[in-house]
Amino acid sequence: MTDIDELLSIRAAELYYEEDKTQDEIGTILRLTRWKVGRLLAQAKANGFIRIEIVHPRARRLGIERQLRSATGLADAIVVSTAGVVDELDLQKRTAQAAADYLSALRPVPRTLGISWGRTLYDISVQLKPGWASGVNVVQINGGVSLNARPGTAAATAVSIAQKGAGQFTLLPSPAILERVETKLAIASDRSVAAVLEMGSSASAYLFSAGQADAGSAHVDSGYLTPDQVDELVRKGAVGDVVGRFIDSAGQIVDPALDERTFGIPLEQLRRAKTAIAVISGPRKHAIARSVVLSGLCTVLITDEDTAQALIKAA
Amino acid sequence: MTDIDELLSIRAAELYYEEDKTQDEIGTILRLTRWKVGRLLAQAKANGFIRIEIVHPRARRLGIERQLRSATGLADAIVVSTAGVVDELDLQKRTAQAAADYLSALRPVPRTLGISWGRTLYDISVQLKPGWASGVNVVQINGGVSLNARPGTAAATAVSIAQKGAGQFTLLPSPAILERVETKLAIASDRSVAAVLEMGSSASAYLFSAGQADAGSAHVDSGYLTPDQVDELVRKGAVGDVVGRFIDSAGQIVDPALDERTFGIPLEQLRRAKTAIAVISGPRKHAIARSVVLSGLCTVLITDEDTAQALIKAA
DNA sequence: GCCGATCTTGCTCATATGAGCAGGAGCCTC
DNA sequence: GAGGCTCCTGCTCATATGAGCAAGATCGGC
Repeated sequence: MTDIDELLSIRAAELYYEEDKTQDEIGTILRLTRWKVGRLLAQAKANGFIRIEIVHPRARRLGIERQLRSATGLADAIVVSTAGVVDELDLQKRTAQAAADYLSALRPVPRTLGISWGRTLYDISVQLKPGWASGVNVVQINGGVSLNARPGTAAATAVSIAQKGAGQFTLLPSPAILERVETKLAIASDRSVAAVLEMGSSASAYLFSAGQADAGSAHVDSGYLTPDQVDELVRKGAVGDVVGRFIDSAGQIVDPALDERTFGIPLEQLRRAKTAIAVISGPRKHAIARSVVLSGLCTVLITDEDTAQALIKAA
Repeated sequence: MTDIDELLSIRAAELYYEEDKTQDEIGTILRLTRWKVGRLLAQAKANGFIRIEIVHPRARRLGIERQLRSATGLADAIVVSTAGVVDELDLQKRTAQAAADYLSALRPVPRTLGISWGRTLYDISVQLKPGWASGVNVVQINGGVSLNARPGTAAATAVSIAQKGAGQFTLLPSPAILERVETKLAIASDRSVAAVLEMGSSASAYLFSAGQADAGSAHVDSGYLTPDQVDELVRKGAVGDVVGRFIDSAGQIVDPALDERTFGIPLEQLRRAKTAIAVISGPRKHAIARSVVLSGLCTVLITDEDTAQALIKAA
């Protein structure tokens, strides 16, 4: 395109998009035929001079979702827009909202839903609308008795999701990480506990988040790990944790000994699942999101625009 | 609008603007009539959820130009978009380009054009295309022999504008500020110099910029004033200078003694002029831009989006 | 619970826009 | 400088969209 045409296409775009003039009126103003104006506008679009953004907390990026699906082979991808996001809290809320929306619209409605716990899952439970399902069994899939902060958050999340879905909940009565393997095996061998794990392993869908491996990890807040222990995991290649289990960028368990003491369903259950919904957003979670998606831990990813872009680039 | 309608309008907007679907297709997807879809899209626009931006160095903001004209009573206003601006240099270039465009399109073509000098004017002279006018007399309206940096810039500017406009140039052979009033009067009384000032005073149009009053002022670079002297002017209320003369926020000369020693046409000439084009952009020039416009020093302002917004708010 | 007021819906019709095509201008090749 | 090629222009026609309107739904007041 010639330089003068480029300038004309900008003038035309201003009149068309800012001033709401018709192509015919623009033709009169710029002394062009209306067909020429139409072509100039088409060129302006094709050259990327026209940027259209939907600014709303519920806005999604369908184009990026499509790219993400085809780049990663995910069954589904939900990408929330970052346009107009003010802080990370806002972004978390948007993502949780999108997850709640997705869960509400999920068909078939899962009979048994396995969930992890944490900040993200709690937010989702808050955003869910009463009546989102009619009779859903919610079961925790990893140990979740918090040691320090916000006791009962894990339980409250499961309870809320179940109640709003007019269903039952089943808690996993165990800490996330035990100090000794023997303790873990002892708890796991308990009939009632084993039944919960069994139910978790046969869930028809999973909903979980993931944590990044750094000093801000929920495991540190909850008192299961010290910052030093997390640093050590990072040195071994950990990028984050999924249902309590720390993995490297290839999706492999980084510390088998620690993993043995971690209570919950094994990651293989997620990889085998027909519907495993991961909800991961925020700039600090790019690495763990990448690992989760590329190692096949989820079939559906709900995330933000920036994380999605990083993922597409990586895949 | 109800909450559910708001969400639907966002979904519709995504499909319409991102996926290029027709309203009819969207109707099928969302199980709505195409008329409902049309209304939802109209609501999304009305609520400001749809943001359309023209991303191009030559893009202008016609809506803001209109607001600026009606808020200030300017005869004309040119506002360049800041969308996609990377640094202040980029912004300066865009503004200079807009000024060159404006000058080229100015009707009637000025027979005599009075110009100031400086970074902005120089940029404009570079952006002007050969043949922008056919025979224009360019005359300097303020003293412009630079003492330190870039000697000859002021002259080069006038020469370039005149040559590209197939016309003559007339330089004002004097420093911007004289050390003694007597010297200034002596120079001014010289027949040939007086003729230049006379020509400057009767120009059919003026094109000038303005400088902010701070240590980065062109007067400091050029060696006419020390940073201390500028600080002193600021204490007296100076917000910047126009054709070398420092004014306060009301457009009044802040230091009459200094002004007596400043060489060039008086500001009253600009205020009386039928066409006085001020080119002022950048975040540091909001105050001086405000003073120039509100005190009637220009009839036309060429500026950037942010400065324009600040001006509209102030007026 | 009835009635009027107001808001929403689905339509008809007018207008705006995009696809596709024939003719023509400009340009390169020989 | 002729011929053929490509690209551009202005058109016709099909489609998409917006304005305006009448019927229906909803709501509050009594």
